[in-house]
Amino acid sequence: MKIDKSLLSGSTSLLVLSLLRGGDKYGYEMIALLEATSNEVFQLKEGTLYPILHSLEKKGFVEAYSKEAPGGRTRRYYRLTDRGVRQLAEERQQWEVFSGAVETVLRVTAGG
Amino acid sequence: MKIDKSLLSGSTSLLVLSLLRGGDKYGYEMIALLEATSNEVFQLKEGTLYPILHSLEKKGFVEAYSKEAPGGRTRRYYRLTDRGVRQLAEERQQWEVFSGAVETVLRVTAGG
DNA sequence: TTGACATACCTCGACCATCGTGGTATAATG
DNA sequence: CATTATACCACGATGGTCGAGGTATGTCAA
Repeated sequence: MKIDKSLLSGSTSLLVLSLLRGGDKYGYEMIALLEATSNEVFQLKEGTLYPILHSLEKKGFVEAYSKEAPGGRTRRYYRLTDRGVRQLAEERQQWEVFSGAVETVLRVTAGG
Repeated sequence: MKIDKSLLSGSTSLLVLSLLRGGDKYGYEMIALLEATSNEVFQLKEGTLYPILHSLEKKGFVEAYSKEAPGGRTRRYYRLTDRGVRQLAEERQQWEVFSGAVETVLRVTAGG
Protein backbone atom coordinates (compact mmCIF):
# COMPACT_ATOMS: atom_id res chain seq x y z
CA MET A 1 0.00 0.00 0.00
CA LYS A 2 1.14 3.46 -0.92
CA ILE A 3 1.52 5.73 2.07
CA ASP A 4 1.16 9.49 1.88
CA LYS A 5 4.66 10.88 2.27
CA SER A 6 3.71 13.55 4.72
CA LEU A 7 2.70 10.89 7.22
CA LEU A 8 6.37 10.06 7.47
CA SER A 9 7.26 13.58 8.54
CA GLY A 10 8.62 13.76 12.00
CA SER A 11 9.04 10.05 12.44
CA THR A 12 12.11 9.65 10.26
CA SER A 13 14.63 10.61 12.90
CA LEU A 14 12.89 8.24 15.31
CA LEU A 15 13.23 5.45 12.78
CA VAL A 16 16.88 6.18 12.06
CA LEU A 17 17.84 6.45 15.72
CA SER A 18 15.92 3.26 16.37
CA LEU A 19 17.80 1.42 13.64
CA LEU A 20 21.11 2.48 15.12
CA ARG A 21 20.17 1.11 18.51
CA GLY A 22 20.61 -2.28 16.91
CA GLY A 23 24.21 -1.53 15.98
CA ASP A 24 26.26 0.81 13.79
CA LYS A 25 25.09 1.11 10.22
CA TYR A 26 25.84 3.01 7.01
CA GLY A 27 23.35 5.02 5.01
CA TYR A 28 22.65 2.75 2.13
CA GLU A 29 22.19 -0.12 4.56
CA MET A 30 19.63 1.79 6.59
CA ILE A 31 17.43 2.46 3.58
CA ALA A 32 17.35 -1.21 2.66
CA LEU A 33 16.84 -2.25 6.28
CA LEU A 34 13.99 0.16 6.84
CA GLU A 35 12.30 -1.05 3.71
CA ALA A 36 12.70 -4.68 4.74
CA THR A 37 11.60 -4.38 8.36
CA SER A 38 8.62 -2.21 7.46
CA ASN A 39 7.28 -4.52 4.75
CA GLU A 40 8.16 -2.00 2.03
CA VAL A 41 6.11 0.72 3.71
CA PHE A 42 9.15 2.94 4.28
CA GLN A 43 11.11 3.68 1.16
CA LEU A 44 13.40 6.50 2.21
CA LYS A 45 15.17 8.27 -0.61
CA GLU A 46 18.88 9.01 -0.36
CA GLY A 47 18.10 12.67 -0.73
CA THR A 48 16.04 12.33 2.44
CA LEU A 49 18.27 10.14 4.54
CA TYR A 50 21.66 11.77 4.12
CA PRO A 51 20.54 15.23 5.19
CA ILE A 52 18.88 13.62 8.21
CA LEU A 53 22.08 11.78 9.14
CA HIS A 54 24.09 14.99 8.85
CA SER A 55 21.58 16.83 10.95
CA LEU A 56 21.61 14.13 13.64
CA GLU A 57 25.40 14.27 13.64
CA LYS A 58 25.37 18.04 14.01
CA LYS A 59 23.06 17.72 16.99
CA GLY A 60 25.36 15.17 18.58
CA PHE A 61 22.91 12.27 18.47
CA VAL A 62 25.10 10.16 16.19
CA GLU A 63 28.79 9.95 15.36
CA ALA A 64 30.18 9.05 11.96
CA TYR A 65 33.32 7.15 11.07
CA SER A 66 34.71 5.65 7.89
CA LYS A 67 35.42 1.99 7.56
CA GLU A 68 36.78 -0.15 4.76
CA ALA A 69 34.29 -2.66 3.38
CA PRO A 70 35.45 -6.19 2.39
CA GLY A 71 35.69 -5.19 -1.28
CA GLY A 72 37.95 -2.24 -0.52
CA ARG A 73 35.26 0.40 -0.73
CA THR A 74 34.93 2.90 2.10
CA ARG A 75 31.67 3.18 3.94
CA ARG A 76 30.48 5.85 6.33
CA TYR A 77 29.12 4.24 9.47
CA TYR A 78 26.96 5.91 12.07
CA ARG A 79 26.96 5.16 15.78
CA LEU A 80 24.42 6.23 18.39
CA THR A 81 25.87 8.52 21.07
CA ASP A 82 24.69 8.70 24.67
CA ARG A 83 22.74 11.81 23.81
CA GLY A 84 21.29 9.92 20.88
CA VAL A 85 20.09 7.16 23.18
CA ARG A 86 18.33 9.71 25.34
CA GLN A 87 16.88 11.40 22.27
CA LEU A 88 15.59 8.07 21.03
CA ALA A 89 13.80 7.46 24.31
CA GLU A 90 12.27 10.93 24.12
CA GLU A 91 11.10 10.51 20.53
CA ARG A 92 9.74 7.05 21.26
CA GLN A 93 7.60 8.43 24.01
CA GLN A 94 6.41 11.27 21.80
CA TRP A 95 5.44 8.74 19.21
CA GLU A 96 3.45 6.71 21.72
CA VAL A 97 1.60 9.78 22.94
CA PHE A 98 0.94 11.02 19.43
CA SER A 99 -0.24 7.73 17.94
CA GLY A 100 -2.32 7.07 21.02
CA ALA A 101 -4.03 10.42 20.57
CA VAL A 102 -4.77 9.70 16.92
CA GLU A 103 -6.26 6.35 17.85
CA THR A 104 -8.39 8.01 20.49
CA VAL A 105 -9.79 10.54 18.04
CA LEU A 106 -10.49 7.81 15.50
CA ARG A 107 -12.21 5.70 18.11
CA VAL A 108 -14.31 8.45 19.65
CA THR A 109 -15.47 10.07 16.45
CA ALA A 110 -15.90 7.09 14.22
CA GLY A 111 -17.16 4.56 16.70
CA GLY A 112 -14.31 2.24 15.66
CA MET B 1 3.73 16.40 26.77
CA LYS B 2 4.94 18.54 23.90
CA ILE B 3 4.75 16.78 20.58
CA ASP B 4 7.01 17.61 17.67
CA LYS B 5 4.80 19.44 15.20
CA SER B 6 6.07 17.58 12.20
CA LEU B 7 4.65 14.35 13.62
CA LEU B 8 1.26 15.85 12.94
CA SER B 9 2.01 16.28 9.27
CA GLY B 10 -0.15 14.16 7.09
CA SER B 11 -2.53 13.11 9.81
CA THR B 12 -4.41 16.39 10.09
CA SER B 13 -6.81 15.73 7.25
CA LEU B 14 -7.48 12.29 8.71
CA LEU B 15 -8.30 13.90 12.04
CA VAL B 16 -10.56 16.53 10.51
CA LEU B 17 -12.44 14.05 8.33
CA SER B 18 -12.78 11.80 11.32
CA LEU B 19 -14.26 14.60 13.42
CA LEU B 20 -16.85 15.32 10.75
CA ARG B 21 -17.95 11.71 10.70
CA GLY B 22 -19.50 12.46 14.08
CA GLY B 23 -21.62 15.27 12.63
CA ASP B 24 -21.28 18.69 10.98
CA LYS B 25 -18.95 21.10 12.72
CA TYR B 26 -17.47 24.55 12.34
CA GLY B 27 -13.79 25.39 12.40
CA TYR B 28 -13.42 26.90 15.81
CA GLU B 29 -15.33 23.97 17.26
CA MET B 30 -13.04 21.41 15.64
CA ILE B 31 -9.95 22.94 17.18
CA ALA B 32 -11.44 22.80 20.66
CA LEU B 33 -12.82 19.32 20.09
CA LEU B 34 -9.53 17.95 18.80
CA GLU B 35 -7.75 19.40 21.80
CA ALA B 36 -10.27 17.89 24.20
CA THR B 37 -10.50 14.40 22.72
CA SER B 38 -6.74 14.12 22.35
CA ASN B 39 -5.95 15.13 25.92
CA GLU B 40 -4.40 18.41 24.76
CA VAL B 41 -1.99 16.61 22.44
CA PHE B 42 -3.43 18.23 19.32
CA GLN B 43 -3.52 21.99 19.41
CA LEU B 44 -4.21 22.98 15.83
CA LYS B 45 -3.74 26.63 15.02
CA GLU B 46 -6.38 28.47 13.03
CA GLY B 47 -3.75 29.23 10.44
CA THR B 48 -3.42 25.47 10.03
CA LEU B 49 -7.03 24.36 10.13
CA TYR B 50 -8.73 26.83 7.82
CA PRO B 51 -6.44 26.20 4.85
CA ILE B 52 -7.01 22.47 5.40
CA LEU B 53 -10.78 22.93 5.41
CA HIS B 54 -10.62 24.96 2.21
CA SER B 55 -8.43 22.36 0.60
CA LEU B 56 -10.78 19.53 1.63
CA GLU B 57 -13.68 21.50 0.22
CA LYS B 58 -11.87 22.07 -3.05
CA LYS B 59 -11.25 18.34 -3.33
CA GLY B 60 -14.90 17.62 -2.71
CA PHE B 61 -14.43 15.77 0.57
CA VAL B 62 -16.42 18.28 2.57
CA GLU B 63 -19.15 20.83 1.86
CA ALA B 64 -19.51 24.14 3.66
CA TYR B 65 -22.64 26.07 4.54
CA SER B 66 -23.36 29.04 6.74
CA LYS B 67 -25.71 28.83 9.66
CA GLU B 68 -26.88 31.33 12.21
CA ALA B 69 -25.76 30.57 15.75
CA PRO B 70 -28.10 31.15 18.74
CA GLY B 71 -26.48 34.49 19.49
CA GLY B 72 -27.01 35.76 15.96
CA ARG B 73 -23.48 35.19 14.76
CA THR B 74 -22.95 33.29 11.52
CA ARG B 75 -20.89 30.15 11.59
CA ARG B 76 -19.42 28.18 8.70
CA TYR B 77 -20.28 24.52 9.11
CA TYR B 78 -18.62 21.66 7.30
CA ARG B 79 -20.30 18.43 6.28
CA LEU B 80 -18.66 15.22 5.08
CA THR B 81 -19.57 14.27 1.50
CA ASP B 82 -19.78 10.73 0.14
CA ARG B 83 -16.37 11.17 -1.40
CA GLY B 84 -15.17 12.40 1.98
CA VAL B 85 -16.42 9.23 3.64
CA ARG B 86 -14.46 7.14 1.16
CA GLN B 87 -11.40 9.34 1.62
CA LEU B 88 -11.66 8.91 5.38
CA ALA B 89 -11.70 5.14 5.01
CA GLU B 90 -8.65 5.33 2.77
CA GLU B 91 -6.70 7.57 5.13
CA ARG B 92 -7.66 5.48 8.11
CA GLN B 93 -6.21 2.43 6.46
CA GLN B 94 -3.05 4.32 5.50
CA TRP B 95 -2.70 5.37 9.11
CA GLU B 96 -3.04 1.78 10.32
CA VAL B 97 -0.40 0.56 7.87
CA PHE B 98 1.93 3.42 8.66
CA SER B 99 1.69 3.27 12.44
CA GLY B 100 1.95 -0.51 12.33
CA ALA B 101 5.17 -0.21 10.36
CA VAL B 102 6.62 2.26 12.84
CA GLU B 103 5.75 -0.07 15.71
CA THR B 104 7.40 -2.95 13.88
CA VAL B 105 10.63 -1.04 13.37
CA LEU B 106 10.65 0.06 17.01
CA ARG B 107 10.02 -3.47 18.18
CA VAL B 108 12.55 -5.18 15.93
CA THR B 109 15.41 -2.76 16.42
CA ALA B 110 15.02 -1.86 20.03
CA GLY B 111 13.86 -5.14 21.42
CA GLY B 112 10.86 -3.36 22.87
C1' DT C 1 38.94 -3.62 -21.89
C1' DT C 2 34.75 -2.05 -22.35
C1' DG C 3 30.13 -1.40 -20.97
C1' DA C 4 26.46 -2.12 -17.79
C1' DC C 5 24.94 -2.44 -13.25
C1' DA C 6 24.86 -2.32 -8.23
C1' DT C 7 26.79 -0.09 -4.45
C1' DA C 8 27.67 4.16 -1.90
C1' DC C 9 27.91 8.90 -0.87
C1' DC C 10 26.44 13.56 -1.54
C1' DT C 11 24.09 18.32 -3.06
C1' DC C 12 20.58 21.29 -4.65
C1' DG C 13 16.22 23.36 -6.06
C1' DA C 14 11.32 22.59 -5.64
C1' DC C 15 7.32 21.46 -3.24
C1' DC C 16 4.04 21.22 0.41
C1' DA C 17 2.24 21.25 5.14
C1' DT C 18 2.29 23.76 9.16
C1' DC C 19 3.16 27.75 11.97
C1' DG C 20 2.97 32.37 13.73
C1' DT C 21 1.31 36.72 13.12
C1' DG C 22 -1.88 39.80 12.07
C1' DG C 23 -6.35 41.36 10.50
C1' DT C 24 -11.58 41.68 10.68
C1' DA C 25 -15.94 41.36 12.98
C1' DT C 26 -19.61 40.28 16.45
C1' DA C 27 -21.48 38.96 21.19
C1' DA C 28 -21.03 38.88 26.00
C1' DT C 29 -19.06 40.78 30.24
C1' DG C 30 -18.05 44.30 33.50
C1' DC D 1 -17.22 51.75 26.67
C1' DA D 2 -13.31 48.70 27.03
C1' DT D 3 -12.13 43.98 27.28
C1' DT D 4 -12.52 39.25 26.36
C1' DA D 5 -14.15 35.24 23.86
C1' DT D 6 -15.81 33.73 19.67
C1' DA D 7 -15.19 33.10 14.75
C1' DC D 8 -13.29 33.54 10.29
C1' DC D 9 -9.44 34.35 7.16
C1' DA D 10 -4.76 35.60 4.59
C1' DC D 11 0.10 35.75 4.28
C1' DG D 12 5.07 35.09 4.73
C1' DA D 13 8.38 32.00 6.89
C1' DT D 14 10.03 27.60 8.08
C1' DG D 15 11.28 22.91 7.74
C1' DG D 16 11.02 18.14 6.00
C1' DT D 17 10.88 15.35 1.90
C1' DC D 18 11.43 14.54 -2.90
C1' DG D 19 13.40 14.13 -7.46
C1' DA D 20 17.11 14.77 -10.23
C1' DG D 21 21.59 14.96 -10.74
C1' DG D 22 26.62 14.26 -9.77
C1' DT D 23 30.76 11.38 -8.35
C1' DA D 24 33.19 7.19 -7.57
C1' DT D 25 34.26 2.21 -6.95
C1' DG D 26 33.62 -2.94 -7.49
C1' DT D 27 31.70 -6.78 -10.15
C1' DC D 28 30.38 -9.26 -14.01
C1' DA D 29 29.96 -10.55 -18.72
C1' DA D 30 31.00 -9.98 -23.64
